Amino acid sequence: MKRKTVEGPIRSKEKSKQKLLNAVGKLLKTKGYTALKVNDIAVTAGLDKKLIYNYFGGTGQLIDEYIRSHDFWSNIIEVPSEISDGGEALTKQMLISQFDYMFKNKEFQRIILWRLSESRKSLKKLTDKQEENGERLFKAIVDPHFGKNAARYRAITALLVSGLYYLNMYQAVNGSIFCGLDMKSEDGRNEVKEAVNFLIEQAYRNL
Amino acid sequence: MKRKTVEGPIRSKEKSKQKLLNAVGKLLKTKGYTALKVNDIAVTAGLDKKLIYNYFGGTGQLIDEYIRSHDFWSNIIEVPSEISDGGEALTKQMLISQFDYMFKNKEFQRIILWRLSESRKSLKKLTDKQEENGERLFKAIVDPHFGKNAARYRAITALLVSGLYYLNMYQAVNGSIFCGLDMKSEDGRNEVKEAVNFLIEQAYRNL
DNA sequence: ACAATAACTCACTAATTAGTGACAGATAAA
DNA sequence: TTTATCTGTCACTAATTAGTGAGTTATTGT
Repeated sequence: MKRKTVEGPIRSKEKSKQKLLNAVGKLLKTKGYTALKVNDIAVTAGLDKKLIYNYFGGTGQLIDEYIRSHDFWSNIIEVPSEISDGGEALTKQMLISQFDYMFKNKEFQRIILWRLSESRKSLKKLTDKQEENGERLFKAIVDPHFGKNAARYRAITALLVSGLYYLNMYQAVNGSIFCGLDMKSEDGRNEVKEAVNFLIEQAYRNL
Repeated sequence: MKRKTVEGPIRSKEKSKQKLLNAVGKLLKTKGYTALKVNDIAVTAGLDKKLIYNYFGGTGQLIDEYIRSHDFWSNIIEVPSEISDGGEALTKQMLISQFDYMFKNKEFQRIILWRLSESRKSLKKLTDKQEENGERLFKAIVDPHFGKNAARYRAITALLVSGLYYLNMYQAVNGSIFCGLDMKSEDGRNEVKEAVNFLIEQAYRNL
């Protein structure tokens, strides 16, 4: 392995801030939001906890900064240019790719769980942003297609998004079998994906 | 107000144990499972924490005892004798009544969230029991009706149960609007219920 | 090379939490 | 009434956690 030649100075405020932010991410991923304590964050970052107070003002602000600096949904949403089916294919694709993404991404699981567990401005903000993005899609593509049934379709989407979130959190702890399907297994998850496809299809056919 | 005449002795192991178990419930309901600390439980019960160690062995065992001694699902499931529609009406009714029940019952919300958050034998046991009950219904009523599509229908049910759980937890913290629907409001929740009815209906018609 | 300053560490205080030994008060049986 | 036992309290130790003042080391400009 080649050694880095340009490492810069050993001490750098910016790099240290980044190390602390990374430590938050690492702890969140491995132990969940309850493990975000000053001492542990500092140790994980390999720095003194004083820096957390100097640079961010405290654990709370560091954590908020961490949340703000990540766009947890950017990985998922991709907006195509031409839509001719009222968004049916897009919806299916988004739901299923999000289902897969979250399954592999522990950090994302933790964030979603965190948001259900703790009232916090920066998490609320996350929610608002997500809603905003969703609203844009609904308004532009789906609402026009469903007309007076738009709210009904939104409820269906809400149920599916929520259900997929829940199942991904569920499988990670206290057993992975739900309604007899193993949410850790390829088979079980495929069954869920097929169900999503079926339900969206039904909504577009028969709502 | 009339005074109780039969109060029994002031000191009673059984009553104290019950007080401690009740304190767990109260704290769980009001602050969530992270608030289940020895000191707080003791204060809430109006007793000394030593008793928790004497009577239960520790906080962990007290909490397990609390979980074991409650049947969180008994309120929901009611099995009718005659089924002629393959369980369609029953499923709808169960899903929606559970949705309403959980909305009003903070303790139940906390339990579900807890089960997603912490690995714990007694919570796992809860899960297993719930699965067992569900399995009985599936095997007896629903699987026969759907034949080779039984797994698909199970996945649909899983999605709906999960979705309803999630939405009820979601509305309690960090904002209640999901897909543009207010999950705290009568209107938003009705839309969800209608969506559930629609989706189950579609499953029974077209799966 | 040498100050001035920025980056960082350390050792401490204070608050919260779990756990326990010794004892006090209540109850029940003789 | 006395006494043995059960129920419960209190005051303590120890561990974990948040937060800070004083000092040390590295970096930068002159």
